[in-house]
Amino acid sequence: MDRPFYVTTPIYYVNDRPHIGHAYSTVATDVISRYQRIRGRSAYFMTGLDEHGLKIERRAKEEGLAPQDFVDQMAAPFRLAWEELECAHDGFIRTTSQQHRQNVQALWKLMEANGDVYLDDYEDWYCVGCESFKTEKELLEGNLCPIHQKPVERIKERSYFFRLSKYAQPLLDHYEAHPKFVQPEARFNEVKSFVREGLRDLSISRTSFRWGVPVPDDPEHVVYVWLDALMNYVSALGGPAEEGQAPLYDEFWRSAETIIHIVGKDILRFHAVYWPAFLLSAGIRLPTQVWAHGWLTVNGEKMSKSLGNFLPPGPLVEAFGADVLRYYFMREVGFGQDGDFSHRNLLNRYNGELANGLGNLMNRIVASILQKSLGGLVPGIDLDALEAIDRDLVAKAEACASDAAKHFEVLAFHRALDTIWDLVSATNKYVDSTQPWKLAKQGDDARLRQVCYTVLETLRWLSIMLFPVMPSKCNELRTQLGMQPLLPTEHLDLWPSAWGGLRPGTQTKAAKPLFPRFDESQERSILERLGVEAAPTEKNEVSAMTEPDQSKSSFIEIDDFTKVDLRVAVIKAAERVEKSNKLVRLLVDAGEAQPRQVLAGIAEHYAPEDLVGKRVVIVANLKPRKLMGLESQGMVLAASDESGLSLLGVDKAVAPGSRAK
RNA sequence: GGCGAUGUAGCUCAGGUGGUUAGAGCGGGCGUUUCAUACGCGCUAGGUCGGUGGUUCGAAUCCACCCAUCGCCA
Repeated sequence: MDRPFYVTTPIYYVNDRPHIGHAYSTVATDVISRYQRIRGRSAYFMTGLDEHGLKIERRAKEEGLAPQDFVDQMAAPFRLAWEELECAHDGFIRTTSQQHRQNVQALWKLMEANGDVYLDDYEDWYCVGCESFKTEKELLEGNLCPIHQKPVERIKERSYFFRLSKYAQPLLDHYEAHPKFVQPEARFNEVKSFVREGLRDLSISRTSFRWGVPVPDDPEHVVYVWLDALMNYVSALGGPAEEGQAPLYDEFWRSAETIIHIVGKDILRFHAVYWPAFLLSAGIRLPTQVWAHGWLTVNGEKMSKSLGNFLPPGPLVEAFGADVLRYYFMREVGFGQDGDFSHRNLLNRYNGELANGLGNLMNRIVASILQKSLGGLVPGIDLDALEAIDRDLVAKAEACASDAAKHFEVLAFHRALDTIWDLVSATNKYVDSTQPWKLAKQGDDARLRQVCYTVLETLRWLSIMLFPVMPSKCNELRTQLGMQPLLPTEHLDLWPSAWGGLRPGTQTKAAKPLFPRFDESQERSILERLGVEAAPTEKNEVSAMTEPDQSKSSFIEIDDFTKVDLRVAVIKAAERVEKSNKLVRLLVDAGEAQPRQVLAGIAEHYAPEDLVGKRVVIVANLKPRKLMGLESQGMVLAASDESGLSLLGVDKAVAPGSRAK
């Protein structure tokens, strides 16, 4: 149950700066390791950087730096990004480290000793961008690399080869014996069909550049960057090594129960074919699984250098916080499928699921009902005396915990979150049905305590189940519940299973909403700050289609503005709307035969009697709408900030009905 | 060209081994509550389940072909 678990991200090529593609892989890996840890398992999370290769050598030269100085510089933003995103890796490997270089050579020797390495001539087209040779057929017209669209170079060199051809059958046997070796299944099929067609021996050394690991006993040659890079998973743990020589390697590779490589689908072949073949040759055990996740597009567009839309995670973390971004990554797309990172969707999920769903649930119970009626103390109740509706919620929570765990186990994060949100939603329903605020008014203390306890305990369960995805927010939630932060401990399974863990008499600490809602103007300013164009409304989309080449600016035309009929109106009468905290019912003179009825959400800022006689600005052609059963024929304009709300007026007494333009 | 996948409500997607009125979330519409972050709750979408033709008493679910999109390989 708690044998060691090892999970890795790819090591990222330091030629790029970190973007949300990197962030997505790393966050997923962090979620996996956090999940394993709260289950009490011993987990090790490895990430790092791939720092060798011709491309790096050239880039460094362009920058006028020694390669090592260049990669040192490029490494920092990655470390920072993972810190910002709360990705708590245990190890961080750089392929330029001395230990790694030695271990790559050790692996080489093992493969060589097994008779799988030989020297031969190699001549073909070479793409620097890919760091790999291309066959004639693959090239585009004009000898361009099909991936980089750049000219390839004719390279002839003496090269060491790995007898990959020898391993086609052993690999197929391994695939057969381990039907989950590659996930998702569709990707596994691709891998199998690739191997079934036969494998050519692989060139595994270069003499055309220096920036790499020298081949043992033949330093003219540098080890092929992919062999170098793949080796990181083992070398980072100190392997290969004799038993007892490298404790991490012994625990998390040699005797690990599970070893999962999280990779992007673009590098699957290296991980599912070459890497296991190297390991077979070296006599090292294979990982248990290679998981290929999909690609994220950005607002529907492919991320690419030419579009310049690589999205760095930093500004997003600043705008939304790490946990929200993590939540969105894990919630929005099925792991293994391609998906879209859309600012609009992120905001929608934030407001809809985090603010309205979970945050508000927390707030209505802890900050409001419990505070007002029970002094903020967790009530003590008899768990055996619960009513049917309470027991239903308990059963729901139990089913949820069980299902969510199953989903986490197989890395179906979106399903886990979907399941957990069923519980959030059921709990909101429960609060509506039991109406604790009425129980308080009626003085039904016993029942009130039962209801509050049931909700609080559900929140405690949620604080654990969501912890892998949103560690900070979950600890904030727990703080509000009066609990300690969750502390993963080896051999201690913290996953919720027994109802009633929340101790009666605990003093809760109501605080600010966990996920404050963004109103429209906040959303706009966030998008603006991130340099994202406001999401087009459906109407704009239609017109953009019929007039394809409209300027993409966020300016509007004068016609757009004149569609809005703004008029000065005088408030003739004002009264609070019964049973509403915010609404005021106004009768205004907008220069028409009859006064209009307009509802305004300003009761918290203006006393009705102070409003009469004021000149305000209304939107006169707004579609009438019913609020609290009363029709509002327009909208009163006001501006607000943290300090309050202020009505828009005119600075001279212009006639009612005058148009503002 | 070879192999494979996908095509279900406006959007994103669920729907092992064929069987009552095809589901969810979001958005839209309507209603309702006031404990709460203008929040929650309830109701509501009448969708040729890509198309055609089969198997079957009966198919979104099996088979064939076609169309579209995508992936891997060449």
